[in-house]
Amino acid sequence: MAQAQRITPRAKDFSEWYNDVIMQAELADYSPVRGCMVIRPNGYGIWELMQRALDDMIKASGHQNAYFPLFIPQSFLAKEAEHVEGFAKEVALVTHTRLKATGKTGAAAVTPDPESALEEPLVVRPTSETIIYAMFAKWIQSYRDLPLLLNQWCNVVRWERRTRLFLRTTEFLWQEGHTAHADEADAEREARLILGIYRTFAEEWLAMPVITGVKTESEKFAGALRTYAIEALMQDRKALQAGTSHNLGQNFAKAFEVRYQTAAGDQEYVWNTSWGVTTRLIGGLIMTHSDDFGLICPPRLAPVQVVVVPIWKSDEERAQVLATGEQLHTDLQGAGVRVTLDARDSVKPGAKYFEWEARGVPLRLEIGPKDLAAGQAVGARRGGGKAPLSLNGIATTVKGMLDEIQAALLAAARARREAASIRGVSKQQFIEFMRDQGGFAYGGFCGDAACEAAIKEETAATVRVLPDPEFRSPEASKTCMWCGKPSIAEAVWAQAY
RNA sequence: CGGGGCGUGGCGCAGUCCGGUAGCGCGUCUGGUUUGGGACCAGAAGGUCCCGGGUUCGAAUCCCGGCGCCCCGACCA
Repeated sequence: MAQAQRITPRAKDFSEWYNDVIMQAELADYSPVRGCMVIRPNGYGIWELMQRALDDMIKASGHQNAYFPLFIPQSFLAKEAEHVEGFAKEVALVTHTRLKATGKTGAAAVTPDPESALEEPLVVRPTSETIIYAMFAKWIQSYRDLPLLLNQWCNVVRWERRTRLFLRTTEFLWQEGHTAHADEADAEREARLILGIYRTFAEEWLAMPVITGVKTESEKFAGALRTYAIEALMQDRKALQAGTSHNLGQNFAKAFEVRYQTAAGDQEYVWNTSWGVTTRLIGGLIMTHSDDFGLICPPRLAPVQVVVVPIWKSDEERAQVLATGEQLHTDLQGAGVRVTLDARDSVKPGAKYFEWEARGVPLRLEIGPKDLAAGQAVGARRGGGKAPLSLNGIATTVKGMLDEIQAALLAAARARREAASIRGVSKQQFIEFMRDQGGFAYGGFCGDAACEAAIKEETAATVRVLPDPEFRSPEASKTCMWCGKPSIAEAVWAQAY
């Protein structure tokens, strides 16, 4: 048997490997517009499954979906000081509403019609806080209108200097939740509730273990009081911020005059939260699980969970094998399994194996004449392991295997993360760890932004989160790992995407 | 915006140093034989060599200018 060829034999580094996986799995492609991404059916299928699952969770916790405009008056963005500071450098602007034909062709064919210049330019939303809170101001009058719990699925545009497929594209798809509450405690509860949902979603659906916690001042969202995040560790030992939930305090309420009358008759500003996850999650999924043969997709998010590959020699065998294959397809589909029968006769079975492996399909069922005679199919798991499976009750068997694969992926990812984590390091160990290996380093932190900046300067590592109790070290250091001053909290450090 | 690399059929590349008929592999199409880990044979289609200028009898190749993409930094989901 020929040695299996890896899809990325020439990949020199992780980035190259990452791009190869995306291309080979047909998840996405570059678009004619720099930094924008075309999401292909295989990648979009994953996104749709994510949307469905997360949308269910968001609604189950009392939120409703709504939709707000793509365009935001430029002045809206400027109403909250930190917010405008954070986004001004990366917004796309609409300044005209018409083009004028010049009579030429090519690049000079059209020019913005000066007659159509907008009095006030519109920004293409980089996030929707401003336009949503402008509407909240209209909708909220009384404490009886609170809490207001909304979510929207949409696209946003951020003109980043440098882009990376899925991780940072000029335009990306996301879900952004926006809520208004009567008091700080309720807003805080909401921000925490969503963080928990994100964590559950990441672990149960993406099979991507995350640590939760709060961001430092320097890493928080522009305009927030506090930012909470889920942070995952990729196979190259770099961290990925996979979702954020912000307690916005009353910053936006004050900027947009979102007030309500209390039961006692007083006028109070509301407390807001906002939270989101993006198509970046697909990048996280890829970098958490895949290997040199291509994508490894957790079964619950696999657009195709099972591929049936028939094998035959004669026409007679072909007819028999295909008949069984179709039956198998019907049975699995009936059992709620996303299954494809690859009946192409111009491609040999081996070629099909590689193709579906690169696309991340978790389980392959091979059926040939020998299997028909034995009343079985050969089940091959993505990532290794082949075993004959009886055709009797195969749908149940398959569902069980998909569950096992899902669980195994999470366990493997968690084991990798823990193997790449160190606790209670000295300054010197920390420097060497970040230089030679990378990963999550837990250590005491004085809370001083200057200390944080110095660490970033010297090691390229940033505070990912000040972890929640569950993730803290049993014996957290009492002093700052860097400067030795008293520690205000344990911090998780890593080099990050 | 700095540093590095690269632009040649759909994809991946050679050819560039040293100017002389534009090539290879994969893919595609046709026909046939094949089909338990990337099939084989025969035939065929497919190219403004990133763009503009210059040098030259002659430019993918040399010179000048531009554009674009990828990677590494800074900014960020």
